[in-house]
Amino acid sequence: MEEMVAALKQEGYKLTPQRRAVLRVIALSQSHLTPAIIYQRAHRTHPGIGLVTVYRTLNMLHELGFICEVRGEGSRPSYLFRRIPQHHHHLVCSGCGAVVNFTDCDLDSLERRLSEKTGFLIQEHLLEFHGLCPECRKQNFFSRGER
Amino acid sequence: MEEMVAALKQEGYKLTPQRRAVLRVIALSQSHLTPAIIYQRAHRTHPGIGLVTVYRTLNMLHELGFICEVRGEGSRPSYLFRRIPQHHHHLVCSGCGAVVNFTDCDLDSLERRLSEKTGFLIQEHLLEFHGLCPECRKQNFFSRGER
DNA sequence: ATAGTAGATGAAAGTAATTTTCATTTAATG
DNA sequence: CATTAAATGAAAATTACTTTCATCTACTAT
Repeated sequence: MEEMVAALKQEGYKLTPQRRAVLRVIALSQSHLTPAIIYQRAHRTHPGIGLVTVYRTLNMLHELGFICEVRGEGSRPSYLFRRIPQHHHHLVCSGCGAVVNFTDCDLDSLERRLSEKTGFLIQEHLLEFHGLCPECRKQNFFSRGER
Repeated sequence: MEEMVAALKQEGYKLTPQRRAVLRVIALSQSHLTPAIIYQRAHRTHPGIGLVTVYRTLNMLHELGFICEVRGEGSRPSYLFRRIPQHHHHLVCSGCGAVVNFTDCDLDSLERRLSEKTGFLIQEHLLEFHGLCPECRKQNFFSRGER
């Protein structure tokens, strides 16, 4: 949270109560969040905040590198607070939306092999695992973790 | 194409000229296609086809497992004709949209390691590489391959 | 403190992609 | 052919997000 506030000021952005509200929601959550849910929650502490502002704040945070997108099968992207500032990937629970980060993707050799075979200049990769977290495995399937 | 027609009949779907038109477009293309482009092309051989029907046909084909989605960074999903009926992944050119399939993802050990560490029951994974194909590497960047 | 100002806000309108509704048509079977 | 369940397309609805613009406010320099 503090870190985000600092970077925000650093970059010349103003620290408005609305932004503070969005930052708080994001910093407090463990799982990934859609813009709509962030709006819903920010609205509780700061009624009168507009959905537009949430979108604008998310774009700003995305540019600053504090949050990143997670995309599930078929779903629209949702945002996640980035705890690790390095290259990493996500393990996403389809039940409650919990996200676990991991860094060891070890795709270099595959990347090199593909690059040689196809002549592609590979610039980035997207790797995501989907499944059920321990909690959701017990509670027979869907039981929205947070709400 | 024949294969798709057969499966379609098998499942009790009717073979309408509109569906035939969409099938043809998909079967003829090497690269991934958006619903809008599929509509555009199908429209050429079958003017009067509605965009709605394209969407409905794509959903049907998706359910039948003949096409799958490709999602790029931030973009909406586009559909791709599935040539390989096995588990596979995509290498996508950000220049022209060309897609190369590959099957050897070799993520089992990583998957097992993650599963042990987190207790997740991992059900699926999403792996995509993005870069520039040989063509687009030469032609300095963007130059829409197909149109 | 306070005034000035660039930057931020929110309401409302705009966009874009996809889905739903529903009256009409048609492919497949008998 | 006749029947009929399924498919179609036009139009409206929905969803998610962006843009516009008049108003407001957090910061800075006084």
